[in-house]
Amino acid sequence: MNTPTMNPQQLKGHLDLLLLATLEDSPRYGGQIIADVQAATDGFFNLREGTLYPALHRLEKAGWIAGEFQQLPRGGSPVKVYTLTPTGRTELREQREKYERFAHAVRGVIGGSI
Amino acid sequence: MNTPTMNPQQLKGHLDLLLLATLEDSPRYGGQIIADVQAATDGFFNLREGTLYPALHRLEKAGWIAGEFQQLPRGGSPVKVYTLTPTGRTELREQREKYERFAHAVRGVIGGSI
DNA sequence: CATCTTACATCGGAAAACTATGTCGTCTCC
DNA sequence: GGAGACGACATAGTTTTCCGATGTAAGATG
Repeated sequence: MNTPTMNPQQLKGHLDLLLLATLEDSPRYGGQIIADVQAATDGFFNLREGTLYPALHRLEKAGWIAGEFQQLPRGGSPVKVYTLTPTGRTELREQREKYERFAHAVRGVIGGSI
Repeated sequence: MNTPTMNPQQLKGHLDLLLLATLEDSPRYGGQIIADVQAATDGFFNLREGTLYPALHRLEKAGWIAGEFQQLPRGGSPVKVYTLTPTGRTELREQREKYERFAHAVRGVIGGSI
């Protein structure tokens, strides 16, 4: 499997958007988020725990997501399930637009015409 | 003029690509690069001198661009004109592809289906 | 000659992601 | 039931890199 990984710097400034978008449809806990992002990007974004958890704390502190420990049906230790808050949903919309402007601006420089 | 500016973090990891692409067609010096990037992005990317010059030095050290002081026809102090090297042209191609993969990966997460 | 402008340069700070490591509960296996 | 393995969460320290502030020098301007 040829899965070129990203430049760590490429992720900067876009991680929050990725996390909010991942939580858009349903609540998730850490391991699920890592797996989902990896699956949705064909392995391009390979989040590390040291990247994910501080980011989740940042988003929670901002009030965009809410974490709650839950016992999973399959047993095991309780996991911290994060849910997108209404504020987070608004933020997701804004960050999507901000990313669109970013992508459009990059196109303006590297794409020539597109 | 409503020119929403980018999150500083959004630039990280993409600056080199922008600079290489700006120099693709013709050599440029600092002030021109700032103006060109600003124009090509409708003011979205507003490079600062403290951002640009260290970046140019980084690219020059990598052998992707070559700087040479030149006297402009219109007079004034000599300016340092940077030219894309053959190696830099190869690097530009690679960084373009890398950006495409990045953009595609982001779409995979935030675009849902697109 | 004094001042202003322009271009180049650099230092210190801040933000954020990564590496490495640690802790705590469960579960498994003997 | 005890020992180790494992999974999930957590965090300290390092690195990268962009930005704000500031400095220097050459020429233009009056």
